[in-house]
Amino acid sequence: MRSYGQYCSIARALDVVGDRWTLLIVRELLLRGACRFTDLKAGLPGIATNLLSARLKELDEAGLITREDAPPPVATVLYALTEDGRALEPAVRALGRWGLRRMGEERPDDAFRAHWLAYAPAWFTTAADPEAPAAVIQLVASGEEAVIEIDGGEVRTRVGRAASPDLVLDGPPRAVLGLLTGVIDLARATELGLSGQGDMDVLRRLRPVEGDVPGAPSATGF
Amino acid sequence: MRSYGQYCSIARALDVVGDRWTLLIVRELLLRGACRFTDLKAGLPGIATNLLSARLKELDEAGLITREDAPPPVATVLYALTEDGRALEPAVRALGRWGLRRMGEERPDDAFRAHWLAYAPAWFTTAADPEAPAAVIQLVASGEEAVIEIDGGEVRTRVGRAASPDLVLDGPPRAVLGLLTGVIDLARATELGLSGQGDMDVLRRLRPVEGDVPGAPSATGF
DNA sequence: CCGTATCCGTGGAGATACTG
DNA sequence: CAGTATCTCCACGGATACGG
Repeated sequence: MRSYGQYCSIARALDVVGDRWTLLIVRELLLRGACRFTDLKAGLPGIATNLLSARLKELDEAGLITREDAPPPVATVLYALTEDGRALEPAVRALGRWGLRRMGEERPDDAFRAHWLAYAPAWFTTAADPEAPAAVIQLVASGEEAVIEIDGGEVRTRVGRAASPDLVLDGPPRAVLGLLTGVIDLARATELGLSGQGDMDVLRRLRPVEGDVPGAPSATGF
Repeated sequence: MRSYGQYCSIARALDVVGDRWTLLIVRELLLRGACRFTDLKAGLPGIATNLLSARLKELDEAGLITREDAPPPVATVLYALTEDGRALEPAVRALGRWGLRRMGEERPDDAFRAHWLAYAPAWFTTAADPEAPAAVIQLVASGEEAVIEIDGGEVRTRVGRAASPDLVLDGPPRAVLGLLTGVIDLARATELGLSGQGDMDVLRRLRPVEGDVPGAPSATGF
């Protein structure tokens, strides 16, 4: 990317990560940890291989990622964020929090991945009642599965299935994520096709983070 | 900008503000408040007028800014952020905080503006001792002037000159900003050409924000 | 003076085919 | 599986000319 030529930390940040796809590659590496070219490609539907290749080279040169040969059994290159790269997390998070207000807009052809279902509650909610017993929520949306584990004051998430969740939420991504992030209420989520099985009260254990997340459903189409 | 086509709040945010120049335009509007086309152009050295025009149109359509006719004496269009646009501040801030680690890299031809000198201490420092009396620091860097007013727990800044500052810092932008944001120490700042007149102790009233700002000077060239 | 519109050269983006 | 090579095309940057 051509430099902005401005002595301003925002411009300098964008000199490095302002290119198309770059921050989404960082997102993938933040969510997945060290992974292969093919994993990245799978998590970045729509990217061309030459572009992914070029961006990884740029990120490497900028010192944001490392390319290391995996140990023998794997025998491939693994990409991972450096400390400098991981330090982008607050910026990526803040962008994602702002982006929540655009999640109501319906675009049925959008790609969707299980780990995106997972990171949203991890990044944009907190545990409401640290004293309460641990709880597990199974999420299913567009066939993608993720698990929320609320334990003490912590909200952890992962891709996949839980053995015996307290609650199973199933529905279109808009309904599941909108409800979890507090952008819509249960009634609206149900209208959008959400179905819940189990103890719906555990939902109260998740509190959407404050900040720029709109408390009231704005006119975004939810 | 072409949509990423991903149902992910980060991707959706970048669908709106991921274009080249867009976040820098938001930066200008955050720092200046409502302003004219020409003011924006002045704060965005390097942008072509057609691009600025195009971006403003896109931002308007996306609902991030308003274009309102200024009252008679001015008789021009004023651009201002909507609530949705202002909500980007945390994201812009987080990017700027990350970008601090690239401010050590010397690039003498970079443009520099007084309001960039002003926002850095406002966004990236806090008052260390809320109980202490008010203090005023005059900044001068590359001919650009800004004022820091520390009052109670608050750090306010503005462009321009102060009547009787407790301290005047003068030097190249790298030295002044590096010192204020805590990326370099006084000795290094002096090496880089910083000169201070007045009570250097008021510098202790400013504490760099924690987070991803590198506490220790990393190998970035400072 | 403020802002928009047009033209053109260059480079980055996207799609796809292909190779170690 | 992990990229590289190639091709087309649009977006960007820069200059300039134009309308209010």
